[in-house]
Amino acid sequence: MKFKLLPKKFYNRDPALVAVQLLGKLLIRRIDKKILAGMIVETEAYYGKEDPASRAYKGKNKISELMFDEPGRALIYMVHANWLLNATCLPKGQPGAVLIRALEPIYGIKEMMKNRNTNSLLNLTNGPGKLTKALSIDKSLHGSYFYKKSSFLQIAYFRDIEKEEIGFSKRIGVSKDLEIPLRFFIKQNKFVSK
DNA sequence: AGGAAGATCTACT
DNA sequence: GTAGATCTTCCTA
Repeated sequence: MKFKLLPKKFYNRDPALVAVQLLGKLLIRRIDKKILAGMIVETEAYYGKEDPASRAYKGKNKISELMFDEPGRALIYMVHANWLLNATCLPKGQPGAVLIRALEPIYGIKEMMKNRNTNSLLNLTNGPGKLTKALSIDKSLHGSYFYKKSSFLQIAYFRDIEKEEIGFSKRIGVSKDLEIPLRFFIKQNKFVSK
C-alpha cells in the first residue's frame, strides 16, 4: 500500500488550523512489515504561554521541549497511566501542538483488538489513551518525524472533509481552558469520544 | 527519596 | 455521572 505523506510545511502553521486539517487524514503505525492505521476524527490544539492547559505554559521542560522544536514531530507522554500522541506545530522556537484524540480504525483492526484486549470496534480507538494502546505507541516513538518515509509513525492524505462536516467545542478534561473552542471533530462519526 | 499532579479509562450505580 | 485505579515526570528536601 502506498500513501502520500503530509509534507513538513503542513505542520508549520497555527495549531488550530493544523488540528482542523488533520481531520480525515490517516495515522499510520508501521511495525515490521505490517501496518496499523486509522483515520483521524478528533483533535485538539494547544498553544504556549498564553494557554494555561498547555505543557509549554510554564516554559520548557522535558515534555514540552519538543513543542519548541521543528513542526511535524511526534510528542508522546504519559498522563493518568495513558500515553498521549501529539503532533508539533509552528516553526522552531514557537511552541504549539495538536493532540490526536480519536481515530476510526482502517487497517489492522484484528491486531488493534489484540493490543487492546477487546472485541468492541466502537471502543477501540475512541479516546487519546485508547488509540495509542491500539497502535502500540509509547515513549520509544517520541520525536518521530510524521513526514519521513523511514518513520514508524506517519500521517498521510486519506479523505477530504467538507467544512460542513466539522464540529467544534471546548477541550475535554482540561481544568483551565481558554474561551475559544479548540477541539475539532468530524460530525456524526461514531468514533469521536463523548 | 517521596509526594503530588495530570490533555484518562473502566466499571459501577 | 462519578469514584477509583493507574504510572510517569517533575518538584522539593
